[in-house]
Amino acid sequence: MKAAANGSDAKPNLTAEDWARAALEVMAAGGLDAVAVEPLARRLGVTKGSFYWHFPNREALLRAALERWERRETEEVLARVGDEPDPYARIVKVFKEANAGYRSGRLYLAIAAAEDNPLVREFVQRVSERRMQYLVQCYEALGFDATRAQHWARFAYATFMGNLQIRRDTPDLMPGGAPFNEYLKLMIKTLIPRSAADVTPVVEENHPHVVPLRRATDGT
Amino acid sequence: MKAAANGSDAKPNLTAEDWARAALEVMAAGGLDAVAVEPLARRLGVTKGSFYWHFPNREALLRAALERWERRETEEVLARVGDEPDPYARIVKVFKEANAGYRSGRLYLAIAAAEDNPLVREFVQRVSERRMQYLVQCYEALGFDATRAQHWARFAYATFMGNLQIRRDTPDLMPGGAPFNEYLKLMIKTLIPRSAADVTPVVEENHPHVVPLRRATDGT
DNA sequence: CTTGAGCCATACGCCCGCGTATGGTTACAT
DNA sequence: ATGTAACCATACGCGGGCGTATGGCTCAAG
Repeated sequence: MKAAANGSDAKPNLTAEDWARAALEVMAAGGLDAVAVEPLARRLGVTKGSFYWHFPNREALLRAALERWERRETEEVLARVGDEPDPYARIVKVFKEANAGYRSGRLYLAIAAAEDNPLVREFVQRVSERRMQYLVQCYEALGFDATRAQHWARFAYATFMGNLQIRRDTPDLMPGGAPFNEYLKLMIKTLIPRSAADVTPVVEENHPHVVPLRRATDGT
Repeated sequence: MKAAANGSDAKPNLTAEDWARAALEVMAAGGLDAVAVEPLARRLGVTKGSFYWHFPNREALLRAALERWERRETEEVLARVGDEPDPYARIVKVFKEANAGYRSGRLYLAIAAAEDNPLVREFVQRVSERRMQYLVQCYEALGFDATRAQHWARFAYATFMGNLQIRRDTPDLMPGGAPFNEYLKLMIKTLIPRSAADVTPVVEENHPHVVPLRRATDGT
């Protein structure tokens, strides 16, 4: 039986991976419901006959697409950060890279929007938790205790996610070029203290013009 | 022709508002595509016959629902902040209130997820820009210049939106109770400096912590 | 009592996506 | 050359949502 030689030849034959890739493409553009067999087949220049040869049903395609997404997502993160040893530089790097590209983020938003689908929810949860876990480790490497690292990681991750949302919903409110770099610098400076000592409330002697910040949160 | 006396009586008769409200409910749960005429009719205990009496087609329902959403959304914001004169307290208030409730945010995420629909996109853009504009004014009232206020407002808004997303996608990563209050406190402390002097690089001497406090609401 | 407007039910045709059945075409092996 | 497996096309039935046509019920006005 010889594995199908699905090289990059000029063979018009499709593979399951091709379908999964196409599924992710249309999903990024039109959401989960856009992943329909017949439209996808048209898009790929074939008919359903092809699809139901590679997959038993639509859900199998969904699963394949989500697996491809999860795989490439984690690979990407690891590729981004590389082997940066300094935790500060590591966070800066991952934050900048994450805010630079939009394709990946847009895809996440599209997938996460279908959280009612239990299959989707499962994948989104794993990917999201993995990202957060990574960030938490980074902040712990900066000297934060577990709780504070959790808070800062969540804070940074939320900011990143919100930026994605803003880019999608109101792109005119998200600057590009130099202003964006200024914005990025502000976020980095704010979200990534050089060490835990910079932010932990030092009750005794504190640095010059830091306002004590009255208790703003009262319990319910 | 006599206007329909659609009072709040115990009349089992449905009104267009009832349909719009129901549309928003299912939209929060199942996204835009969940707003289907027949399922909605079943949910309301009637049939399509009723729907096509109140609306010419599905798009009209969408529009009505979105208008209701936009209206209540802006009302809600104004109601939240009340007449708080201090800009610092104002931001704190709106940020805390916004992060407290989840229903409203979940609805936003569901609606914004259907940004491919031009009608939806129009409403989402307006609502989102209005929120941002309000935040920008708050930060300007804190003493920031236009550019910096923009940056901080976007920063804060992104964080808020990201928190929503995290709550939806990975609720176990978003704490509740005391830890959440700690988290909130951290964000507020970080995102809302008491005055611009605390964060702007002091190029020339500036006044201590004086808040200019100029009116934040200007009519168009 | 009759009329008419408001409100809804029923029934129909249409489109479109899912899944299946089945047949056709290409390529490779023997 | 012939069988076989990979790959795809064609055709069908089904479900379900949209929109329309039309008829029934209710209540208030006259």
